[in-house]
Amino acid sequence: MNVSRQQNGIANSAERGPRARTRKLMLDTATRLMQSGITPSVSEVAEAAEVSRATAYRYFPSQAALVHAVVDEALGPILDWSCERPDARTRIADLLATAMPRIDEFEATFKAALKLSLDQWAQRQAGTLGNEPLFTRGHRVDLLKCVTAPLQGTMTPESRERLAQALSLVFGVEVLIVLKDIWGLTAERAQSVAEWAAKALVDAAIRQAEGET
Amino acid sequence: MNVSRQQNGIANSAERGPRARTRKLMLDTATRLMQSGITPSVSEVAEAAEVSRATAYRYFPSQAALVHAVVDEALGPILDWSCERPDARTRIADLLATAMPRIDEFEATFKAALKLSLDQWAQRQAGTLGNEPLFTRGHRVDLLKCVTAPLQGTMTPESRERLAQALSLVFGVEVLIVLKDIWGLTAERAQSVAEWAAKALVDAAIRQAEGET
DNA sequence: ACCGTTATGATACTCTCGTCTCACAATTTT
DNA sequence: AAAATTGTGAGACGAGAGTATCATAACGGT
Repeated sequence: MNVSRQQNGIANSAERGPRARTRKLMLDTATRLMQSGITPSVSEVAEAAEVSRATAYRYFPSQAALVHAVVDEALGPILDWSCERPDARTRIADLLATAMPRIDEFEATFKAALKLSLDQWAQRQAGTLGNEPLFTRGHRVDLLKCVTAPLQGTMTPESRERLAQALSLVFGVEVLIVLKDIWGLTAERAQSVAEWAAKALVDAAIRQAEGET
Repeated sequence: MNVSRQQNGIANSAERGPRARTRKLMLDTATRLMQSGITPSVSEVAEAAEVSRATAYRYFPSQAALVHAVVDEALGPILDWSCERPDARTRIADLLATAMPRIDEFEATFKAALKLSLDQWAQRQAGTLGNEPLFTRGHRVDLLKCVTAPLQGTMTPESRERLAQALSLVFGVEVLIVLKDIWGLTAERAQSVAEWAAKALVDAAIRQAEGET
């Protein structure tokens, strides 16, 4: 066994060589298909990317792996968001302004991801599928903890955490699902509602803390 | 063709006869399986209910139809909720107190329903599946419009609608998904956070309206 | 009791997903 | 150039969902 660079099936995407090339081809194809609205199966990506089914399955053993990879790409700008505004109000506004358009742009991808996490939850309930990590890695938690960080000292840690939890309800794909699909709003209106709600929640937490002192 | 009472495969559940009996048996079995956590396929329900696969498919042509029917049962107490409290604050609190425990009780069912609606959305995006009604019939909209009804006159209709839309973000399965699965909260804590957020939103809308007069 | 309707069960079939095996092509190593 | 390694394609295979057909059991009216 030599020290070649392809030991694990799905290697780091930063690598070179034919494997990385094919993987990127498939990933780009999958991303394109997803942004066009459909949630492609592995076979569909294989056909669109003009590789054989067998090859496609070598890189992405399931639709879940495929969606997972596309989500990681779509998540990029959101994870890079700089949590540097001075106060919580502007931080949450800035976060929503950054994240929501991106989520809307990749709506199909994020919805597919949510669907997968529901699948995994159901399978776990059923007893199948041990306690592997759930699909949803809580990026939301970290982002919102940073958003509420400036409030440290102005309220109890419990109140701050509750605020972060409440804010997580108005920040994510779910918002788009509810406001666009049920209410029939546009993406812009949905974002505006989310921003209003977020501001209301932050204000309420601050006001409540001031009243208690 | 005579005028007998079983023209459509899934007849009104209030009817009598062998069809209604088998249907109820399957529905109860499906509900039981779902509350135990799993989202059964039609075949699984058939086996559990001790009817043949063919018979099962006669009543519920797909897993979607099955989940749909179970959701309708699970929704019962929520749709029966009496919107009769005097003001918006108590109405939303009352609604959450009624609905959230029920949603938590049938968590697997509602998650399965959400999964189905995501499926249908994806299929519609893909061009397949014409514009049939989406799975999510907006019960939320009607309930929350009634919740905000007492505010009529105290603010602009736009503000009231925005409040209803914002409230819809803190009322539904999504709340449980985010707070239980991502934050690791208990159902009780989740409900408490939802109630806090709902109160904050209503207060913000009212306060804002008062400030504008 | 008879006959037609209706619900059911058994079975075979199609389709798709995902797995597996084997043969071939491309590339690298010696 | 020959040989070994590695990526790819083609096709077989099994599992599961959903459909369709046919035979039989239960029910209902005359």
